[in-house]
Amino acid sequence: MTIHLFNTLSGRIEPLVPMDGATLRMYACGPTVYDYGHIGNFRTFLHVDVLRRALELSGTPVRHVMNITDVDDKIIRNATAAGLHIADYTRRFEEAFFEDLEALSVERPTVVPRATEHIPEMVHLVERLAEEKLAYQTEDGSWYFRIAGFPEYGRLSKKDFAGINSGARVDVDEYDKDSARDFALWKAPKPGEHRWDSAIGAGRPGWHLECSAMAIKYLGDSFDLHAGGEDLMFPHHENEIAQSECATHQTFARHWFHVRFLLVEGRKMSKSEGNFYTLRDLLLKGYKASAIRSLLISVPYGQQLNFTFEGLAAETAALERLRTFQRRLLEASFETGAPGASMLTDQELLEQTARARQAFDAALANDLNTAEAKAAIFDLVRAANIALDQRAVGLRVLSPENRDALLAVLARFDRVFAVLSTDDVAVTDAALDWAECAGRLDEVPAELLAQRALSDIQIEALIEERKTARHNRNFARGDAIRDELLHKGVVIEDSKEGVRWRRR
RNA sequence: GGCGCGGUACCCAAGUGGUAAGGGAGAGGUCUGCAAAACCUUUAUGCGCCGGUUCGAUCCCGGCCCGCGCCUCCA
Repeated sequence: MTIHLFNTLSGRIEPLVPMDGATLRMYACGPTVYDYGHIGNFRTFLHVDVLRRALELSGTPVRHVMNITDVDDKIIRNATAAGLHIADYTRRFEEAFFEDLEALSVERPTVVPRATEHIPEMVHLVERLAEEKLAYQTEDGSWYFRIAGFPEYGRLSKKDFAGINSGARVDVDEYDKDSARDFALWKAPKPGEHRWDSAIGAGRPGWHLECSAMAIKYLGDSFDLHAGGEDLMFPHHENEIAQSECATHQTFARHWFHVRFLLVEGRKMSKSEGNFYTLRDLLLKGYKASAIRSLLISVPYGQQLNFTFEGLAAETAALERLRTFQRRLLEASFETGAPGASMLTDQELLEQTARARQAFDAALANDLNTAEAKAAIFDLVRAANIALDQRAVGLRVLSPENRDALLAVLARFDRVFAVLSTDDVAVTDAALDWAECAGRLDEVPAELLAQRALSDIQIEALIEERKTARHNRNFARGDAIRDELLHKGVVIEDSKEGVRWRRR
């Protein structure tokens, strides 16, 4: 299975295969660690994770590099306001970011370089560009890239800069740039600002420079794929291409992958709109990490996703159905026919299982169509549930082979979607612990706190009491216990195999 | 203004030149002491509007309306 993926650069869907024939080298723009990550950030990182997992599932090893931007204007501003060194300020948000990624079951990138630990590499890149006469220094000591020297500029974002390069003087603060579009490689220090001394003068790196320097260092002058949010296409990625290719004289990244922004309740997410949510905001409202992940990847990366709480509730229910099905498979005993049980394999279901697997793979290979891939799984779930129902009343015989094939497809699904085995309770507990420290427990719904206060032992004691009551045909008491538990977020199911419970 | 994307049932959403996946929700039913879970039936002669191409268009072309994104170091 070869993944085919839309390439922003060519505007076409193209097969994605490692240029070295072995490992796919991929660079993804990481976070600027000045605050907690919001769901928009995570939609992008989640789709990059899906891409990586799909590649790995298809047998292609991935070397995944993701930078941490730990110096920029906002960081300097906020750290100064907090009276902290920028490293102390950024480190806690960096840690929080990785906690969040883990909560969302995102595989950790192979290499996670920090911008501030690669200043020499960046300075060297500026020097190379200066040799090429494409970097120049202005009176204040800043360095800029001369885009007029790179005719390809604008190719990625499909912009035509031919008429803009000469004579445009727009920004009065940057009057000494050759062209208004020229971008900063290195910024001269302002008084009191964190600065690095270097061969090209004191100052700090421009934003775009870190990605070029670190991508080249960890992936080489030329590599397979570069990913990021759609907003980064211009100017960030355009600038990366310009400065990298002018320095190395090689194609920087062959394939460009951009994830579209999400909408929240139909509008762009923003603090001023009041529809801005961090992952932690949602966890504190009681939503499950797995459901958040599932919703954020449910709409293919190239489409806008409209994030709504109604949608999140729907996703939670859908996920519960998958888990219930998986549990049903695991709990059912298939030792039906004893000798020669394999002869009792239901061929029709086995074929349906194989077809679902193929449909799942094909959907992912087709530009990561996660919606279609998931539909293939649900089709199979229904077919298998029917078979299991029929088996329960003796109309059908299923073998361990059937069960194993079904479980294998679910496992395959979960290797990419990673939503079935998440320990949601542990993630929520960790979020609540954090909320306690951050003084945000007041926004947590009562049901969630009640559920947390209820231990497994207490739940099982109540279930035992209910069992006795029911045995004595005291259904009123039994139902009261069930209602009480439900109110505290615990769902009870009676079945022939006994009572089952789970936290909602 | 430039570049780009989208408008599919109550909600979310996939999709194909040949007559509409999937999920959630609602209603009815089977099962159950009652529930839950699961399953069945049901909810778009219809895919923003108007033309055109075609034997045939939701899917191709043109126009229009509406929504959205980027063009400002926001993923």
